[in-house]
Formats: sequence, structure tokens, C-alpha cells
Amino acid sequence: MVNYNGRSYVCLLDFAMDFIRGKWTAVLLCHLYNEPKRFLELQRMTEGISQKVLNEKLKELENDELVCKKVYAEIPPKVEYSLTDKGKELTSIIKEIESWSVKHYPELDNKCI
Amino acid sequence: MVNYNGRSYVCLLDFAMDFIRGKWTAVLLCHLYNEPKRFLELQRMTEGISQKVLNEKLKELENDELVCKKVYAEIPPKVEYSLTDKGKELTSIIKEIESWSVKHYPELDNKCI
DNA sequence: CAGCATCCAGTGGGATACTG
DNA sequence: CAGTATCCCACTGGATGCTG
Repeated sequence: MVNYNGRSYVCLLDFAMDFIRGKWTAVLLCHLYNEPKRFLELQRMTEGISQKVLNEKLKELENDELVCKKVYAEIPPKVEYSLTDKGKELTSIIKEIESWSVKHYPELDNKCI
Repeated sequence: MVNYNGRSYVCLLDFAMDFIRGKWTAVLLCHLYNEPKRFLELQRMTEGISQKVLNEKLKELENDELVCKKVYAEIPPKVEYSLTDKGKELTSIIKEIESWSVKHYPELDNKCI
């Protein structure tokens, strides 16, 4: 049993998987892999995600310290999201999962990232 | 958009993550990493999982061809579950995620696997 | 532009009891 | 031993509308 932040997990792997379990989480991390992105940019890249969920996910990722949020004091508002080092490491593993799927399901066109 | 088996995914990564998104999936795969395991054995190793969910997950994993089920014609029944090659490859990536969590959260005792 | 507030539906998983 | 069958709740994410 692992307890963290008021939640409990059956083991450390369960805990780690919880970071990326959400439907959009892994995809968003990959979208941030190369360069920082703005909110609207992320929303456009991530076809199908609702604004509400994008917000929730970005907050989660920020709390988990996988993503860093930078707010510019401008009008109209400008906010940039980027991966932390910890997040970048995790994302590179996620990319291995993507490679795994490309290898084993070549017939499914890769329309992502 | 990726369509497979009546479900649709926003991209190939979403599709791949769906294999391991469930609460117990990654843990079960790791438990099968070294050697085949019997049903009850898995249930005992995987503290907290209900019989119903263990069944559902094993069926999923079998459908996804990550796990192979071998039934011995004996009484009482004997069934063994093992990783397929595809499953073993994926599981080794999952183990990287576990290593990532060990590295970044050393304070959380690793009671798993 | 980058959010927040609501309301709502689908589903993943828990608890419990039964069987070839 | 290795399952099936129900019932049920909590939570994730969808849709829509409002705001500094």
C-alpha cells in the first residue's frame, strides 16, 4: 500500500500509472514534448478534448509536477505550458509505448503527434 | 482518429494506452512477467483485487493478445496465464515507468512486484 | 485568451453470493 | 479451483454557457 496526497494505491506502479491513466493525459504530455504550448494551441492540437477537461488535465499535470505553467502578465492573457524534467522523462517512456503500438499495429494509421 | 474493435480513439497512443489504463492492468502484467501464474496465485499476489475484476481484466488481456491462457484438462481445474511476446514487450516498458517512480519518489516504499 | 460553473451520462470497479 | 451473476456507487469526461 502506498499513500500519497490523500489517495491510496495498491503499489508504487499503481501510483505511477495514476499519473497517466486519464484518457487525455498521455496525449497531452506528448504534445508538450518538443516545445512549450499555449492553452488554445493545445486545444487545437488535441482534437476532441473539451475545454473543461483540458483545464482539469493541465491542473492535474501541474500538481503532479509533470508540467510547468508560465503566466505572462499581458492582455489578452498568455499562458505557456511546458514539461518539467520529471515530466519529460516520463513522456519519453510514453513515447516507447507509442512505438510499441506502431510496431504491433502498423495497419492503424498514426494520426497522432 | 483510430477505429478498432468497435471503439474509436483519438490517436494511436490513445489506443495503446487503453490496453493498460485500467486500475489493475499494469500490475497484473508485471506479476506475469517472469513466469506463468495460476488464477488463485494471481489473486493472492494482487492484494485488493476482487475476483470479478481479476476475471474481467484477464479476459481483456487475453482479447488484446497480451496474455495467453492455457487450460489443463484436470480436476480440479488448472489454468495458467502467461505473457505473449507482444505483452512481454509492453510489460518491459511498464517496468520503466515503475523505475521512473522509484527514482522520483524514493520515499514511497516499493511494496509491489 | 484562458479559464470557471453546472448538469448529466457511461462505465469501471467494489461487494457479495452461487456453480461445474 | 476457476470461474459467473447481480447490484450499486463513484468518478471521469461530455456539453453548454458565462467571465476577467
